[in-house]
Amino acid sequence: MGKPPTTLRDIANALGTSIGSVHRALHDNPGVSPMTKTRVLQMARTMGYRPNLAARYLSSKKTWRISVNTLKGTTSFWDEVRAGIREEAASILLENVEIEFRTYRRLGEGEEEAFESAIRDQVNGIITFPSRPQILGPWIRRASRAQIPVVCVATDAPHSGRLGIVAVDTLASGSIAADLMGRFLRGQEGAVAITLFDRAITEHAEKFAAFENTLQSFYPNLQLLKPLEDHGVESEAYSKCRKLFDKCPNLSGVYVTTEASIPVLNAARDANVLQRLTIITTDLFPNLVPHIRSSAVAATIYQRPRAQGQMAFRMLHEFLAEGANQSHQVALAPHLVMRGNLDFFLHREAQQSAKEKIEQKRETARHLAVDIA
Amino acid sequence: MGKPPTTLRDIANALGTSIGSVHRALHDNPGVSPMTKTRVLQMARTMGYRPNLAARYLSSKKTWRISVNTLKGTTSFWDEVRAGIREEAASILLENVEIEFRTYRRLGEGEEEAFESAIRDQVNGIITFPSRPQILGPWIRRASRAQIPVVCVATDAPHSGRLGIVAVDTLASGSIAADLMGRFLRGQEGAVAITLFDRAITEHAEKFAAFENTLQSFYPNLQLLKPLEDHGVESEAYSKCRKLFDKCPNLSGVYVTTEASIPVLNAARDANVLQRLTIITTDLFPNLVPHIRSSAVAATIYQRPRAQGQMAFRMLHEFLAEGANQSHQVALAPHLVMRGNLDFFLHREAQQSAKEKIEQKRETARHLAVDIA
DNA sequence: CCGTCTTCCGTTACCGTTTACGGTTCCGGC
DNA sequence: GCCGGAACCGTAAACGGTAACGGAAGACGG
Repeated sequence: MGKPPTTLRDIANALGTSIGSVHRALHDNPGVSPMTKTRVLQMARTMGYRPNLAARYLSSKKTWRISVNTLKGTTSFWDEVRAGIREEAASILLENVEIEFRTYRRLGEGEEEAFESAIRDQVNGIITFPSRPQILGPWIRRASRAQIPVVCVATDAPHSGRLGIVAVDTLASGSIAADLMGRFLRGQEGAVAITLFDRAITEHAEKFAAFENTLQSFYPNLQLLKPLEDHGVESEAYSKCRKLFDKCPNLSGVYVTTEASIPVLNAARDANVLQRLTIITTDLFPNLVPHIRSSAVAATIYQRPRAQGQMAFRMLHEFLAEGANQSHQVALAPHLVMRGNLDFFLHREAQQSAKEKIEQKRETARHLAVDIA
Repeated sequence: MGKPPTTLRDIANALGTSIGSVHRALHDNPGVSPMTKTRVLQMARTMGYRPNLAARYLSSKKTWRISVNTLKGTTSFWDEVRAGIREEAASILLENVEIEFRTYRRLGEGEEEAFESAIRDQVNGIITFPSRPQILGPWIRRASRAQIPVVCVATDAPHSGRLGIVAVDTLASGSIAADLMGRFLRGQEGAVAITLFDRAITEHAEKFAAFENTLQSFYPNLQLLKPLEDHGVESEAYSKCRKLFDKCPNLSGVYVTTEASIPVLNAARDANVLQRLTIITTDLFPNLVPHIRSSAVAATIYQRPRAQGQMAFRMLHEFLAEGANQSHQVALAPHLVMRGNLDFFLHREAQQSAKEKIEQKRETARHLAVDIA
């Protein structure tokens, strides 16, 4: 069918030179004259040379090390992200990737150290969660200058030179939430509140904008209040919500875009408005489950951490293997979890973590865990 | 860190025999005594031998051929499935898989011929859509006996000896539809209808059961009518719905589990009940888009054909490469598309098909298309 | 007793790339 | 004119597995 692929020898023969020179030229190693180098590059292009990765790996036995810098598993989100990365790494046929997990306990505690240690250890790639882009941005740039590609998960770090970004699409999240809210509150007048981490974070601003747009254009009878910012602090989320619930009697819906949905629910309970409110939350974690089951939470927008981890790994790996040219911006569609399909998600998660356990036994110890103090 | 992996030579040395014998034993090729064979197998197990796939591929240059037997792209569903398969095949590092697309124009026209030709051509694996399990079941069994693994997409063929199945989870689909329906119709009394292909198909029966269960347990004020079966015939869908809409004045919702949502919408329009009804459909195709935008369709359950194709290919490939042991039942979570996030999905699809075009140019012609007359 | 056949086994060439090493030139410096 | 060294280039040995070849040992018939 297709003609056999071009090899180094083919190029060498066509040029009347040797495999060694061709190899040196293609990898711009020293020891080849500019003249032959251009000839080789030219010929490689015209003959459509593509390296045989099997042979390359067999010969060099070089493995890529990639560092995964994430929050220690306080919430299940990052555990799932890491599981996705592990899973995807295990499915690589050439077993030429080792993963170094660098975890830190809290935001701002060790993120920079993790980055520094990864760069110092000369890893070949980094997957990270740039919680505060302004802090991590310079580190990402530093890595990029050291030829270390960086993939961001969940949050983008714009203008940092990062290789790519994997996240749930903000537009899809925000507008599906608004659409659901509008439908759930069909015909009702009333006010709707939204909580977010910080408007300064791009993702959150975008989610808010999408929510606002969809709500305004499709459900003009609902009035969107000014967003509440919790800055990741639970007590802040609680107190601000509590105040809002007490003083806003016509409030009928809340969209919680952050992980801090429990304090919001507590505030609603304490303010005695839990029945009245239609609450849409974000993510899925054990503490949230009873609230979904009791239908205090009408729906939650699941950000698919596992899929995010998988995609991030794939992106990085494809870049390392092929050089480039993939679309370096993956926007996942969020999943919608409600009372009805909750069991499906819980069951699947349980199943997957069970599978993980089995795999690990069989696994050659390809993983390294570093806990940044 | 980890000790270097065991090679054939290691086993041979440990046993005082030769690489050749070890190789013959591990592949139960002729020319090795039962005695040494068991010794090799034993030793390979204790030493934890795992073949180096790079070396194997480099040496043998053997490629796997897999046949994809699907409906010709009358609807965009199967086009997307095939695109997912192509995409996933392209991301394999070892380029050792060729895909043969065997398409047939209509259900029942050429499905068996496609199977027969695939088996005759000795492909190494088959991905198929067993529309009518009772017809294709025997063919799948025949393939399995010929050591050809078969992966089913979208519909299962139980007790057929198929290797695995990839589909959207029926429980998740049915119950999210019911949950949405209940919430959308909050507080209203009324009847809800459901249309399906045929109750004899497992998936459809399950979807119906899930829908029924969720509706009954959470929204007892809604009364579920007997399901309408359309058997994939558009006119049947139209006439049955039309009759229902005319004679059932308290009908307030319809869940269309098949692709035949257009005739249902037409019937609703002609019966002048479009405004009154809350309609939830299945899948996403161009003709449905305006109805979502006009909010005649409240939501649609998107079955993620592309992801199904990807997973099916991965399952088959992993089996061929590793031997076995993956979970051979993939149940995907469906996506929910509403007016708000519709653009996200349309945009993504456009983007992906554009990417496909670019890829194809670069691609070595690894694909073969066979059109079954 | 020799030739032939069968069964088992060891050896070797090869896949395409990397890497180390040895061998040419060619130039400047003494 | 010779030597040291740089700059360039060819060669060959790996990497681990596959597949083909040839040899040794035994069985058997003529």
